[in-house]
Amino acid sequence: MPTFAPLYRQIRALILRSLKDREWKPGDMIPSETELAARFGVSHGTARRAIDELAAENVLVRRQGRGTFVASHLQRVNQFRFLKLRPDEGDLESLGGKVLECRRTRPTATMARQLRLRPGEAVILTRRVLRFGEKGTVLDEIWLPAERFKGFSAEGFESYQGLLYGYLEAEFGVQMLRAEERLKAVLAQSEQAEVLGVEVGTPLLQVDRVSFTYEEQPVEVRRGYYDTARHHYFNHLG
Amino acid sequence: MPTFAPLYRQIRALILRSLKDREWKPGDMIPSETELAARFGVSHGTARRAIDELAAENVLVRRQGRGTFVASHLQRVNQFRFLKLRPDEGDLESLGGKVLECRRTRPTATMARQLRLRPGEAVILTRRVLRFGEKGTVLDEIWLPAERFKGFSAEGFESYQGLLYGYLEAEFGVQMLRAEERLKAVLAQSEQAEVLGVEVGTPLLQVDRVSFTYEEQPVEVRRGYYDTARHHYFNHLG
DNA sequence: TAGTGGTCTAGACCACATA
DNA sequence: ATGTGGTCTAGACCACTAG
Repeated sequence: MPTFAPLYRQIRALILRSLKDREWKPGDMIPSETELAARFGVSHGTARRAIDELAAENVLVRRQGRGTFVASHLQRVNQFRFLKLRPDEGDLESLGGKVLECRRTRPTATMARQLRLRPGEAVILTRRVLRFGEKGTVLDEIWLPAERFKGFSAEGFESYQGLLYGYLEAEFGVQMLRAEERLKAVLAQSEQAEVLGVEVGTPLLQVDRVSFTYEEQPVEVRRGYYDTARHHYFNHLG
Repeated sequence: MPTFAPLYRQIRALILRSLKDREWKPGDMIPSETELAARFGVSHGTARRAIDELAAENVLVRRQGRGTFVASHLQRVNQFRFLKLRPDEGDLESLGGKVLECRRTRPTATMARQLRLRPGEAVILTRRVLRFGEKGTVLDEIWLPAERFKGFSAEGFESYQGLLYGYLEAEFGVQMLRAEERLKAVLAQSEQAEVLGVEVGTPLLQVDRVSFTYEEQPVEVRRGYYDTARHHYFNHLG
């Protein structure tokens, strides 16, 4: 058998394919290592190594004695995986979200490129504010490709407690896997100031995110404005 | 508390010990997998797994056909591992650093706690500006425990082209392994504005870093002010 | 008790770099 | 040609979870 990649990478690709094709859905248990090894005609160790990589990337979750599961954004542990904002002091307060606006619109050129939209394809713009404890601390502007998310609504979004990726996963079968963020410091304009309850000219953290699903397909562009008076963006450098 | 750790974790700890004790120094080749397996009385696979983990953490670097090496901050590839600032457009410009100030002083209470200083222990404060291309883009204030870095000087620092971790590694035998950063948006005060060549009140990204060497020992506290007019802080969310 | 993931071994062979 | 890391196998046994 001619091979261009190590066996365990080919197996990894086959598993990813089954995940993308939704043979196994978020929350599901996938076949045991022994079964997968038999299915793909490789040794236990090779199947295991493929799973190892996917577990390291948070695509799969292993639970000793129980099985290996497809990661889900609806699981508690994953709900804050992509929110790097933390209070300066104390634990994470309860989080509340409110949708301000949700409408169809035309993308900017940059956005169309980032989302790899076809010419003329529309986007859904959603604006929402997140409260950390008392005050609004984050204002998000979220753009999604309209065709892939037909039926997206403020009501649906809010029914998932503002967990966008949970909503996308459960209702549209789209799993967000990774994201890139670009941060700048900016001054609050009247729009942001009003919503966040701060003065115009307050320094805000502007967070531009592009997120991706299987096969490096972009699914979301987001701009967040974070009030960092009592919170900070935490990052770990390895 | 698990009393028993897997063998490969114990081997990993033994290798880390040898690294901390400088049996193998940055840039050195460590013994081959076969030799290590023999030395520790385990199989090839187990020694390999220990090395795998350390390579994943960027403590060791594997090079097929050549050997396994101790990572060094003086290697090209590692020089920007901890600088997340990038130009909005174009490639990384040439980087120039200039030390503005370097003196002994007393730590604040917070800093003393973060660096785990003994009561009365002094710190070295270094202020330096980094130019990305033309303009100063980063102002760093760096605090180091004075006792561990006796002989630290602006001249020494600059002779390493402003590569702090290269200087610390080569002259003081201290290897920085990981860091934590906390980001906020702030307004430029006159101090920062002057050095960075911006107006007072310009929004700046304030980056607070604590960095660690072996055994989670903190070695540096740093506050950076980043001008994000033409640059951004890039982060990858897995 | 049965089934799952987790560890460890011993050995074969491949891919790559250097002399 | 030699020595290094990289892959793959087959099988044994351990640790954990659930019925």
